[in-house]
Amino acid sequence: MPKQGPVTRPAVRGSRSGRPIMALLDLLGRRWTLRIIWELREGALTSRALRTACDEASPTILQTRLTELREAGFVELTDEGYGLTALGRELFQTFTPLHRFAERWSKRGGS
Amino acid sequence: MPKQGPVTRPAVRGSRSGRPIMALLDLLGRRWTLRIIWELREGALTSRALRTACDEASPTILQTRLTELREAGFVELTDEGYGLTALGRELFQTFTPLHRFAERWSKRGGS
DNA sequence: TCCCGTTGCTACATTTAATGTAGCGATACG
DNA sequence: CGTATCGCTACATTAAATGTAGCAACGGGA
Repeated sequence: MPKQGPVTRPAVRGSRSGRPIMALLDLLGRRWTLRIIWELREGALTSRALRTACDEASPTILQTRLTELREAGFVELTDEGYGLTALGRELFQTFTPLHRFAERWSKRGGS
Repeated sequence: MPKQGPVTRPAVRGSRSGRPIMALLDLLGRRWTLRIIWELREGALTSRALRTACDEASPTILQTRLTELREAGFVELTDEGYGLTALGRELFQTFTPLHRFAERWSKRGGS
């Protein structure tokens, strides 16, 4: 049984451990972030179309998330609307196994 | 437009569409969920060791997430502490490309 | 037995994040 | 001009997360 070490840093959102995966997990772990990337998978959407796709999530938070995603380089705003960048599409690719997993998971009666 | 009642809340939001990926994205999109799975990747941790690993996140929310993850069948509590189930390890496997992506992402100056 | 440390877990007041509704300025089309 | 959309914001309300404290239960020692 591991013992408790001394307390480290409270740390703001996402760990300062220098591990990029932490920053990424933190970013993706914010509400609607994963969903937004998912909804943009097939092409750009206007902000309002995206909102419709996201079950009418509030524009406030969508705007916040879109800004974060743009700063992270995953999403860009073009004259087609909001779309995934090349990097964003790469990120989406990593979701593919997740999608397949979700199908299997749902058949096992996980809540 | 269907809306959730103010009182009840499904164990997993976003499942109205019947698409399991939505339920999964919603579950994983709650704060600390991704992180918890990540921290358990190498073996079980006691609740307090997990808390330490998660930058001293509040026990309240960790307990909430752990309960959700247990209900989803991803985490179990054994005499070793909290650990990933077989299903949970399967889920973690889908993170692997994410990890590699995070490394590349951090080198490209995202954010 | 009593004491001590650890376990999983909860109470609760405070702070932060998200929601829901409304509406802004800019742009485009008639 | 009117009116429709666009991206985006204000703001009051509500939900979620934080931080601190502490509980009951179990397991050694002494």
